[in-house]
Amino acid sequence: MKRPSYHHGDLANALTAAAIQLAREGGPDAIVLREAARKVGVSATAAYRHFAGHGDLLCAVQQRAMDELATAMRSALAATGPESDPRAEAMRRLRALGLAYLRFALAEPGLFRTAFCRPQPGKANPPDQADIALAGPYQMLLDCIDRFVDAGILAPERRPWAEYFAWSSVHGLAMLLLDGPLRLCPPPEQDRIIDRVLDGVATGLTAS
Amino acid sequence: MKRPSYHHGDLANALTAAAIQLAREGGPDAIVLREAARKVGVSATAAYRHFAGHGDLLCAVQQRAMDELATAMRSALAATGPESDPRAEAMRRLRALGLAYLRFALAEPGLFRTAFCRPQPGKANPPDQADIALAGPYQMLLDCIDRFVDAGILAPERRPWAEYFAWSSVHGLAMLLLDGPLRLCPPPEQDRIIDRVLDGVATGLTAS
DNA sequence: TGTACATCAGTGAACGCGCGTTCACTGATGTAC
DNA sequence: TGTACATCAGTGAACGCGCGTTCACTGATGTAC
Repeated sequence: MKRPSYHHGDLANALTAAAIQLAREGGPDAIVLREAARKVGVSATAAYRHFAGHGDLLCAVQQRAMDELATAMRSALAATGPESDPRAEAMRRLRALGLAYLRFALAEPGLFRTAFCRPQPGKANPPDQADIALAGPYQMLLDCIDRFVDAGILAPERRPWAEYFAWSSVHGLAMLLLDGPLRLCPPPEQDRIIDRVLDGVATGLTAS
Repeated sequence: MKRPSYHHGDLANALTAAAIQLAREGGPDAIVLREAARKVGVSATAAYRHFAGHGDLLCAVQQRAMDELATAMRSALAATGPESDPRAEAMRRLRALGLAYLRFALAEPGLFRTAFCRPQPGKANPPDQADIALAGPYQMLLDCIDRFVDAGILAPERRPWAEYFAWSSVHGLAMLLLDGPLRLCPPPEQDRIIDRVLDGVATGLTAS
């Protein structure tokens, strides 16, 4: 595992990629600066040329994990054709987004946990006040909920905060499936629970 | 901080209490066997007379944290009188339970996170397959949902898994409020979001 | 086209920390006779 | 009522681990003249 030249050329990205792999396999606690450097074949000190410290590296991984989630959601939207009826289309999108969110959590638990962990206080150097990194996923949900209003199946007066209802339900289910008691359910049963929760969200959103 | 006698008399409980305090202040990662022993004024080794190891202590704390949550929920149920109309009573209970759950999460974030964390793999000695420790809170939710069926505002065919819909929504909101982007909201806004989510749950549960 | 030199991107050793756990031990307790 | 002795519940020192971070350093790069 030797580099051809003394200088790496793209250490920042290489370290981030290594750290993502760590997160993928072991969640946020597995993101260890020294281990990432080891995987890249570089001294631990070298990392400090590109990151302020452990916390900075963690933030980079969080950002990338969130990006992966956004990508999964985006491609789920595109996977099935749009419905002609705007009401059906809004519904289709809500379900696709929720399902993609949950499938991502189940397929990439380490990344999912990393995306939503908060930086542990004792350790790190947060580089600066990270904006809500999940702009991607959140924006997609917002757009989706807006379609419900446009389609006339969500009253404008019930619009405020409605996205948090949908988000909470799906996010909570992801947590219960990953770390909660539902992790012990056999997958077929998990699927039915997922269906039931997504139904509940759709119903709760559109009913008066 | 000296004990009167050589033998402590109630070390197991004392250690658990100390560990709970640690969890209260710093969440699951703050549960450190040596620190708990230090707080009690006892050598770290002494803990091994009463716990198989760190993981065992953590489980004990989880159990107690879950008990505290159950207690908070129970007293919330009792705080307001029952409604005479069974439909209103079911609704009242659902809202009381959800609100108590969320208030507990906000008031005791460390304990809440501890209750729902899974034991970290690298460290510990899980004593034996812990059943779903949250029997208390879960059972209360089940009873509550059953009332919706009994009151005729939840169709029996929509009963299956309905509890997971309610639970997911509330649990997810708790997570978003504690560790997610909603932690940055000012409390009044948080309150309105809580209201909105609880409304969504009630609506999603009872609408056809 | 060369060359001096500032700058950049690495290295390796070390520090300090605190953890969970094990070991051989000792002081207290209580029970059988 | 006394006493030997097994048992229980503590102690203190140590092991091994691996982390994040800092320090003084050196090898490579590229730019001004």
